[in-house]
Amino acid sequence: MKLPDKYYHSSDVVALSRDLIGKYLFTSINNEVTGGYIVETEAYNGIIDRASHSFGNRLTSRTRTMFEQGGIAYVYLCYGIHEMFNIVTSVAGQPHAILIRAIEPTDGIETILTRRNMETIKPNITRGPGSVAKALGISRNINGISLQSDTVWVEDRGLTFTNKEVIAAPRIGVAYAGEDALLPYRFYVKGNIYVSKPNK
DNA sequence: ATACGGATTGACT
DNA sequence: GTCAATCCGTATA
Repeated sequence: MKLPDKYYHSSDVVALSRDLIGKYLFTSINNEVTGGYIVETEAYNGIIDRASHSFGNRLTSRTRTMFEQGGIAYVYLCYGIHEMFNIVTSVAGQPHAILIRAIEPTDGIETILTRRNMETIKPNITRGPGSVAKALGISRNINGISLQSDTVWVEDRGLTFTNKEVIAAPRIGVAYAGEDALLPYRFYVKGNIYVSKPNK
């Protein structure tokens, strides 16, 4: 059921970002399985992408994870508050990553509600990358872990969306990247309530 | 050693 | 719509 390791070894991180829409992301933390299907992603295209941490081949203690072979998690802290969950792709030495920005929750709803301090499901429970990580119990201590592990993984359950239902648009929050901020590297399911706005 | 600011969210007007 | 929260990676010295 898990996507095989080789799935993540493609050098086309943008195509993979599109393909991950509709795939199921799960975590098992303290024996509690939570997850749902991906409805929003963003591609970060390695050393030539000004929006990427790895732009200009920047290899540091933080970005080291991105330089490993695809098929592992890259988790970092943003704004001192929010954990961001990414999937590393491509081969070792080519630092590609895909940010998971939103999922539609399907499994472990009670646990997700507890982690999010909510009593009922609202759209913002897994809307936005910081919210996804919190809902799934993801933190920096799973940085670098394999997606073949039983802690975090992705499954294909046969759910698909047509190209008409999936929008390609510029990424969010990367204005510092100059003209690279205009690249259509963000993918989302049109109209899905869990997608961070705009979602039309 | 120090300064700057970010792949954001949620509370509040 | 505005804005505070909050830590660490990164650049500069």
